[in-house]
Amino acid sequence: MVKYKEVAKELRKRIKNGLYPIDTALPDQKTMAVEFETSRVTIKKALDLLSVEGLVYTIQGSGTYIKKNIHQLTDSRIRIGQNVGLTHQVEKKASLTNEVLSFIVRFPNEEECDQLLLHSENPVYEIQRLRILDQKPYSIEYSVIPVEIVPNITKKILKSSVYDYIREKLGLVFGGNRQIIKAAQPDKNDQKYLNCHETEPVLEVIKVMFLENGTPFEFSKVRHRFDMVEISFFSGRNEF
Amino acid sequence: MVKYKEVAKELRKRIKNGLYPIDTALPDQKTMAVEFETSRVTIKKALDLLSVEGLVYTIQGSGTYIKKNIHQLTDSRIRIGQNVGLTHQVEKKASLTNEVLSFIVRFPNEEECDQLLLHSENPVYEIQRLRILDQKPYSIEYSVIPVEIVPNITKKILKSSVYDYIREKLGLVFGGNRQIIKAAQPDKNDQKYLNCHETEPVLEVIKVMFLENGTPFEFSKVRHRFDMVEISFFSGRNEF
DNA sequence: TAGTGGTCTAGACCACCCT
DNA sequence: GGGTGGTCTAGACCACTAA
Repeated sequence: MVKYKEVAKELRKRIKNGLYPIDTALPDQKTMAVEFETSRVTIKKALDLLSVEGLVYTIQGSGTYIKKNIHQLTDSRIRIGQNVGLTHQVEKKASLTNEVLSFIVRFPNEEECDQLLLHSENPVYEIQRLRILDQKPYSIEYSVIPVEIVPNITKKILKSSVYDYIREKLGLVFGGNRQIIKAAQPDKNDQKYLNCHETEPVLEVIKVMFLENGTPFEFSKVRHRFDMVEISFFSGRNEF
Repeated sequence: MVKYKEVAKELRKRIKNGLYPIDTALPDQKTMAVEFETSRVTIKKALDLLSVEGLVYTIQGSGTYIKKNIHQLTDSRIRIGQNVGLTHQVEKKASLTNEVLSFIVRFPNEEECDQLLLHSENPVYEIQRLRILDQKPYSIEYSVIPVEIVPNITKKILKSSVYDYIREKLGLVFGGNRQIIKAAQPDKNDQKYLNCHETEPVLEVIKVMFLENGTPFEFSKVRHRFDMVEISFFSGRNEF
């Protein structure tokens, strides 16, 4: 693990544990450089990471500050943060559960081979899950994952978090993703599982996830009820 | 202008002009450092910028390469790139025009004061525009801009590009933005201007744009026809 | 194994904030 | 003017790719 990521990790932990009072500046870069026995440039790189993740912002000549909770403003929708490095950060609301609708192994089709850089003989998992919040289904997910890269998936894993399994049990490191977002009319499954009326649209997100080394490990399509999910993100540096 | 941004600007120009053959590596960082009379770290920072913008990707131990056209894949929808630093990059399609539905000056309401960091006495422009592609309206935009920051807007400017005006005529530099994306049912205006049937949803994007120094200069809501616009973006470094 | 990108350092200078 | 972040340099070492 490189140094600036380790520093970022430690700072992330401290912020989460509330070790730094909100609305006050973090220690200045020079001080932190001494504490972490590194150079100021490395501290800066770590802070840049946290800034992209939306945890902190810096004001030149003043200091680095912890962001007040960006998420949860007024709306009761679930808000999915985007520029959030590795953690897929659905807000911890009351009772989030997954129902597994279907879980099979098969060979990939042409598009899947394309997106996941596979041969047609490499088997993949095909997973359909329903996301449920307080008894109310809000998203349906179709996910395709190569068996070779993410082996030994079980129903139990599907009921909690595949991403946690990949990171924590397999020790793989996420690298990034590519996404396409659109609005769509409800199809049969949306009507059946998400209780969408004909006039109630879905927010569709198609995503390819990559490991740190660039290997794609998941090709997924998620359809969200329009009134329960929205996506927020920011690009740029500061206190936006 | 700082050095790494200048280098990035020059490289951007060269890439656009096709000075570097596609599918071949760019000159290596050390060579470029000599050419631009700077250090390798600075070159790296410039390349990082271009990477975030989706223009190039790098492979450690191999080189830096120009990306093939990410946009325009199969779909006939307009695809709006997101991680595209400063240029709002709608694809240059046949005939894109703007129709100005309404253009007035007024005082801001509470939410607008909040988002744009204004006093309620600072006047704002309120702009409604219709985006049209080949005679077909595809998006309706509601935009609020402080008069103080972006003075002298005219109908002529609205017919082309406000962003171009801000950048080129006023010489302001964009810094970033914050966005929220959701799917929504069509409202009266969507039905009227975008010809949305009751069952044809819209993709709604609420956005706050910032200048480089962190000043917000636009608060906007755009509603896109579901079958004509989608949003794509990538996070992470490489050749995704 | 040579070439290339990724990270890191120590020190420097500048721009900006705040008092 | 003192404190703080932003940028830059020159040189070093490591990790990865490609031959």
